Amino acid sequence: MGYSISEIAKMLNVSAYTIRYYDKEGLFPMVKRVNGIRVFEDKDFPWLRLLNCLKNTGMPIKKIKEYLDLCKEGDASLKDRLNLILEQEEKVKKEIAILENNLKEIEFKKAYYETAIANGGESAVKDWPSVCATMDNDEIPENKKGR
Amino acid sequence: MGYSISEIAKMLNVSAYTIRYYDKEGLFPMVKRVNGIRVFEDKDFPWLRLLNCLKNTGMPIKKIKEYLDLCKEGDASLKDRLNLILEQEEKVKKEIAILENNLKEIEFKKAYYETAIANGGESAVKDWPSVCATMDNDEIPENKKGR
DNA sequence: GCTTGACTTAGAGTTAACTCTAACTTTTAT
DNA sequence: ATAAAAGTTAGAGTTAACTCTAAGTCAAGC
Repeated sequence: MGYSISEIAKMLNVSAYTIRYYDKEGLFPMVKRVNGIRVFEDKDFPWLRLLNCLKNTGMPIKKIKEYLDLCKEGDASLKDRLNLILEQEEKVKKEIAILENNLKEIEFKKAYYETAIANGGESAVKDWPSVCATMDNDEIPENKKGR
Repeated sequence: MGYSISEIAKMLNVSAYTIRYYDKEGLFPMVKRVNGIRVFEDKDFPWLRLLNCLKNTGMPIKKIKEYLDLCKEGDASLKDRLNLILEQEEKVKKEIAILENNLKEIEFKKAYYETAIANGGESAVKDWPSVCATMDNDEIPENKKGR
């Protein structure tokens, strides 16, 4: 019913070094010790999954620690915890939007190269626009064609 | 018709230090100098946009440099350039899938906290599952309920 | 009983991507 | 003409997140 550090490392797809580092940073306050050795248990899995989720979505380790500290305060911190989750939700939605927008430009470039290769060289696509027309334009103006 | 380093920095939403760092790393081989001072031009915008795109999607600076070096080889490197773009496309698609999956768990947690707050405390949601049921499970088993 | 392998610690080293400092030059506005 | 603002360089410093080393402990198998 117990899991060693290396088993948990495999589950989270990180090294055992990384698990120890996370522990040093206070991310595993609930983990049991037997003869000084960390023993993870089934009851720790929900936290491991949420940790993985926050990590995957780019939350810094210090902020994950802050969230854990809030959890220890019980019902008094429910609003703070909700706010932290709402912030992360916004952040992830924005990041997805950015990636989807940039994916368009990458796919445009892919079509450009495929066409160039199919037609014997880049001169075959010299009239293509320099960037994907449907991409959001950020702040960088598109190069005016024909000058 | 020319743009200073600080104008370009604003466009890319980074500091002038960062632009100089990128230049040091060889990311602006096309930029003109006037009296030793960098002068960016309209013709450089397509590259600035693609650079921004590769950066936004997490390509390391060294790899962006490799891509630039390939560009200099002309038609001989078209297939290599396509491969690099295809790799990046795959990477971005995977990253979006990961974020969307983790967003589900974050939204589950949001509903959990909203319900807890609306019902006067976490004891009101003690029967909720520990994780979002529709989330892909990664490698971490869900905690068995009821023990 | 002893080797092997997994664990422990404190703390040093690495890497990527900035971020800044110091000393200096150039450009711009009064 | 001169002061302020913005540019230049080389190179040092910072930060986050690992990543590893050294020296040691502990449990299991032969």
